Formats: sequence, C-alpha cells, structure tokens
Amino acid sequence: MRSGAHTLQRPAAPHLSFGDLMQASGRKGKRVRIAKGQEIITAGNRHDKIYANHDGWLFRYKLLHSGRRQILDFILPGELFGFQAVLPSGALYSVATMTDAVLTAFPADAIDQMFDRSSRLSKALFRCAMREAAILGERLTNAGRRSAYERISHLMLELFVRLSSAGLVQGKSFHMPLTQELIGDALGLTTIHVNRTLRALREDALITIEGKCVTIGDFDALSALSDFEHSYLDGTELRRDRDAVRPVENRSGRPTRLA
Amino acid sequence: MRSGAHTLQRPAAPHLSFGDLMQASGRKGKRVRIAKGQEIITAGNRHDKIYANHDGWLFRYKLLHSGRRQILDFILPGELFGFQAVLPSGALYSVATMTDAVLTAFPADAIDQMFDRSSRLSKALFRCAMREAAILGERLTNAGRRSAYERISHLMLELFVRLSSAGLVQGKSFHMPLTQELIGDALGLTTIHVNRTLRALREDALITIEGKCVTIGDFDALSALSDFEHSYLDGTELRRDRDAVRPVENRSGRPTRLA
DNA sequence: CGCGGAATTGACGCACTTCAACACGTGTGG
DNA sequence: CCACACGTGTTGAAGTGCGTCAATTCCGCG
Repeated sequence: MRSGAHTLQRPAAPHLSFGDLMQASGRKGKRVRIAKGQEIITAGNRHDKIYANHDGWLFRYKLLHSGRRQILDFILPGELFGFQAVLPSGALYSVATMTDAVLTAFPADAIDQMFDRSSRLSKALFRCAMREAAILGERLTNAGRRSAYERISHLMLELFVRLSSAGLVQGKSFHMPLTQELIGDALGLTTIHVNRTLRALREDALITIEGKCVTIGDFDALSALSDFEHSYLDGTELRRDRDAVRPVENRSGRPTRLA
Repeated sequence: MRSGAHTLQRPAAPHLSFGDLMQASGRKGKRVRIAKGQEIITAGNRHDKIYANHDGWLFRYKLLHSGRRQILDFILPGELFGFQAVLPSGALYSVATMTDAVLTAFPADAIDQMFDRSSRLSKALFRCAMREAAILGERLTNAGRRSAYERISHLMLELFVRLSSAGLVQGKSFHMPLTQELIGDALGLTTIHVNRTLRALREDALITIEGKCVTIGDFDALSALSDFEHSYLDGTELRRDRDAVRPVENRSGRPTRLA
C-alpha cells in the first residue's frame, strides 16, 4: 500500500515514506551512487541536502583533536539522514559511507515544505528526531555503564532489530559490513578488545561472526545480559514503500562521486 | 520582544517560548512545585503531560538490571522535557528532580495542537529534539572516547554555556547542585574517580568546586583539552520570556507532590 | 603472485574500579 | 542539648578490564 493519501485515518505513529519526501520536494530528489569510504557530510560545514539511504551502510562520526574517532550511529538501508547538517551552525558530525551506497538527495527546503504543508509529516519528522535521540541514549548507556561484552551484545541486537524492520535478516543471521575497528569506534573500545570479546561471545555460543555474516545464537540470553529492550526502535523508521528500499538492478555501474 | 506574531520574518532558528506553549494548550498549563528526589516520569510508563522547567534541576536517567545508573542529560531552568514520554511505546527513560523544582505541566495534546496549527512551532519542536540528540551525541563522545579528566572538563563547560544562556552564571562561576555521584553517573565514572579527578583539575587551576559553586579557571584551556565546541548548544533552548524563568517569590511554601 | 587491509594473539601497562575507612555537616528524635 | 543516623566528600591500597605496543596470519583483490 502506498502512503501519502489516506494518512489521517492512521491513529498514531505515522511513518515517513520516501514518497512523502519526493512529493514535498516537488520530485526534485536525485538518485546518486556513492563509493565506499566517501564523506557525504563534513562536520562544521553547512549542507543544503538531506538524504534517503536506499542501499548500503553509512555512519555518523566525530573526530577529536587527539585523532580518536567516535561513531555516533550507523545509517542502515531505509533510513534518512542529514537533517542536522542544514542547521545554521553547520553539521555537528560527519557522515561517510562504509560500503558502496545508493542515496536520494533532496534539497533541504523540502523539509521546510513538509513543515509548512502537512502536520502529519511534521510529526513524522519529529518522531525521526526523537528516535535518533533514543538510539543515542542507548549508545550512551552502552559506553557509560556496560562492559565490552554487554556493549557488543547490545549493538548486535540493535542492528538485528533495525535490519529486520527493513526486511534484511534471514532467520537469525544478517549481513554486517562492519570491521572490528568500526565496532570499536562505535562502542568506545579498541579493535583488539573487540576481537577478544567477539571470541568470548563465540565461545559462549551467543554471537557468531563469520566473514560479514552475524548469527544471533541466543536472542533472549543476549537481551537479558545487555538490558536490551527494543521499544526504542519501534515504528519511526522511514516507511518502506515500493521506492524506498529496493535492490539495485545495475550493480556493475561505477559509483558516482558527490559534487 | 514577544514571539508568536511576527515570526515569519525571523530568518532561521525560531525559539520556543513558554508563551507559545501556554497558548497552544489553551492556557491549560498548571504550575506545580516538586520536592527534590521525586520521580516525574517513569521509564516504561506512558505519560500525558509535557513540562516546562522554571526553576530547579532535574535529570533523565536509565537503570540497568545490575543496578547501575546512566544519566542521559540534565534539565536546567528554562528547558522543556517529557516529549518522549507521550510516545505510544512509553517513556524510554525516567526523569527525576535533584532539587526542589517549579514546573508547568501541559497536557500532551498541546504538542499536537502546535503541529496542527503552526509550522513555526513545529520547526521549533523539531529543533528541540535535534538539540537533545546533539547533546546526547556529545555525551556519547565523552563516555566513549575521552578520559575522566576530559569528560569532567567537557561537562562543566557545557553546563557553563547552557546556564549562561539562561542568565544563571556570575562571572566565571555558577551554582551546581550536582553531587559527585550524579556527575559520575552522567559520565560513566565512579564517585571515587570523580573525586580524584576534580582534585587534579583543582590543582591544575582549571576548575574549582567549593560547595555547590563551580568556577571555571581557564575556559580556553579546558575547551582545547576536551574538544569543547559550543555550537551544538546554540539557539534552540526554550526562549526565555517574562514568564519562563523567574525567581520564585514564596520559597517557604511546601513543595507539591505530583498526582 | 604480491600487496594491503583486516583479524588474531601475546606481553605488559595504566586508567579506572572496588573495597574499606574516616571526616564533615545537617537534620532529627530522645 | 546531645546522640545518632545519614548523605556527601575524601583518601588509601589493591585488583582488573581494557588499552598499548608489537608481531604474525589470513584473505580479498589487482
């Protein structure tokens, strides 16, 4: 079912759909391909686009003067990003691709349009921002008050749930293009300690990672030990409609660089 | 100047004022006094009110099954809270007072009113949520990638800046009703280590805490060592107008308990 | 085949925690 | 009025989770 028309009947939790954004932007969204390792948004700069991620993984991050990096969040297929970059003070953190990715870039004023034209979409945008805050709150709790073992468990469960709402899990497994370095930078750990902790989780038959494939051995045990409670992820992701997340037909094409 | 009338001329960054909320709620806001140590919002429960904090300090927090506590943020005079508690999935974290406080409670549908009636207010709410996410991002970076020395420096600078935009600093000093335990729970440290680190900061003449009064010894040095960059706090706090933050006349009255 | 990024493992060090005591101020009840 | 409890701050000694440094192996890819 398409969204955008019969939405006022929906009681609560209106999702934001790709079509909504397309419409609000006057169909000005432009689809682009980005190679892995490209920076889309740079901390401190103002940007005039917001993005929908169709395919690929990205991450938001900050660099400290010491060279350390903190990853704030991962951007999975079906999610929006770039709202904060249009603030007058400039982007608070950078965004980069970790795999080849397919995005749609919308002019930033599409956001203004949405606020001006539809209270339903305004609420959906607000929910988007609230969800981002909720995820960051969980990450903070991770870094502040959980052991490496608990942190990794929690992150894997979160990815599992977020990916399943995008239809990207198979049984108890999912594809995860994260290196141990990226996991460490997201959780405030070193690569080496991530490696040791993953071994422990594997030996305990809780989480197994083979190549880029993660398998959840015991969801309930992991939830219990890491205080995972999935309600903070509920129902506010970008609504998947026909255009939002679809497999890209022409995988051989050269990725585009952003202007 | 009052807000609410001539807002479209304002280029960007519209603030949210207490008066806006009052108006959107049909003047249904109720002023209440709360004693220190009271829980206003309970994680997991749904609530039907949002709050403006006039006077006093509150904090958002989560409890883990192990008993550990993570404080996500402090709520200072002049700030709003409670948006997340009206989500259908229930509050993601609890909110409690750490001092006696004076709040105004608005019915939650005042939010809906604002979205339905004014795109200016919708944008302001969105900015509120973005600011919350920005603060959480900084906290995450704190906990994940900074030493105790850097974390405490960063937090004190953040409080200094946030309180100055509420007019609550005197020179290089401000009143801070935080115990060392609360600081530790906000930064992911133990009380004992907070104590030792504060001593180090005092010996280095960077930060001095006497009783509840914090003095910033060297703002620039602290900013440099902790990567503090205040733009993430800019311009989206609750706008102070005549009603928002005012000294309470009758301090002797017994604080009210919430129903 | 050879290169470079990623994973793995070991030895060692340190930042922070844990456990334990004690000091200090404040409020409260006998 | 003192005794006592209690919350908060302070300090010491010892333990540990995680970081740092260093080397080796594995693997995808041009």
